[in-house]
Amino acid sequence: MMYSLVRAAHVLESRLEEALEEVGLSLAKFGALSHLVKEGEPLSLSECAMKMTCVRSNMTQLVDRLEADGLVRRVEDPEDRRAVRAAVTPLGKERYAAGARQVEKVQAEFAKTLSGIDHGSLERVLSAIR
Amino acid sequence: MMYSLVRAAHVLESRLEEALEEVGLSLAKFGALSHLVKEGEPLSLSECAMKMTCVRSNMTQLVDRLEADGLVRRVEDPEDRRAVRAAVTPLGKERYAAGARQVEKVQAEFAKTLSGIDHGSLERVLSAIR
DNA sequence: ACTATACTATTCATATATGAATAAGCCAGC
DNA sequence: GCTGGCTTATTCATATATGAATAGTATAGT
Repeated sequence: MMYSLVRAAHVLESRLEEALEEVGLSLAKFGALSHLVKEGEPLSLSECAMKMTCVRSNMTQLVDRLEADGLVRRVEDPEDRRAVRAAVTPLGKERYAAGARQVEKVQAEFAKTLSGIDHGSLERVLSAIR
Repeated sequence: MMYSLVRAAHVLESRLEEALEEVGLSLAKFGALSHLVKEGEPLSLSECAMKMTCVRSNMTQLVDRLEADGLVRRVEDPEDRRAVRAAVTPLGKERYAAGARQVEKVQAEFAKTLSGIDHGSLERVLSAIR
């Protein structure tokens, strides 16, 4: 059962990756953009890493790739000269919106699979795993 | 809900990785050993890759690392000179057994989380995701 | 028997992730 | 104001994963 859950999650991730690839994004890139867009202002890489629950060195690399794609810009923080903030570019915002539409499709598909299931108890079980 | 499921699976994977690390294994290495041990005889890398649902180049690297750990040996296939088979060493069998005990602990822990849940319907949902 | 095709594993480039080590900047307490 | 101890991002080594390109081997169809 534990393996079923892990396997199912991998399948969902693959579907998300596949859907996002159509608009030139990966799940990791979409995740980062999504936090940045929702925040509405540049976030330091540490803050990004915390929101994505990953280590900072991972965020350094991810922002490198996002910057190479022109979706994000590194801006210096005048308040703290150690910090580097990631700012979404206009292209990044567009790309995020396109990604969000793709994710919604996968989510709608997933919702069908869940038909006839007690959402409350499933949610309780899943959120108990931490 | 989709994100909850993916998140929960990541948590479970982390727990498995952590438990396996105590005996010097990763989840990937344990997975490969487990297929090899269950099969009872050397498997070609292609067969391994199929069982683990990954690409062959990944298996090449994983077997490199397993071989470096002394858990697996590459043996040539007399029937097909293209093929390379992975054979578990005695150390590999021991390590697998130790890993299996660690995994059982995590599984027992997980079973508690599932108490009061309709296992049948959960299993149906999860297996519908493919 | 030969050839075209398909399959074997490997190598390479790349993406994602971690954790250790490093350099630069901040700040509390003296 | 200095120093020692944090935090910041980055770099490096490594593990895991994919997919393209390659070399060697097998095999079916002629």
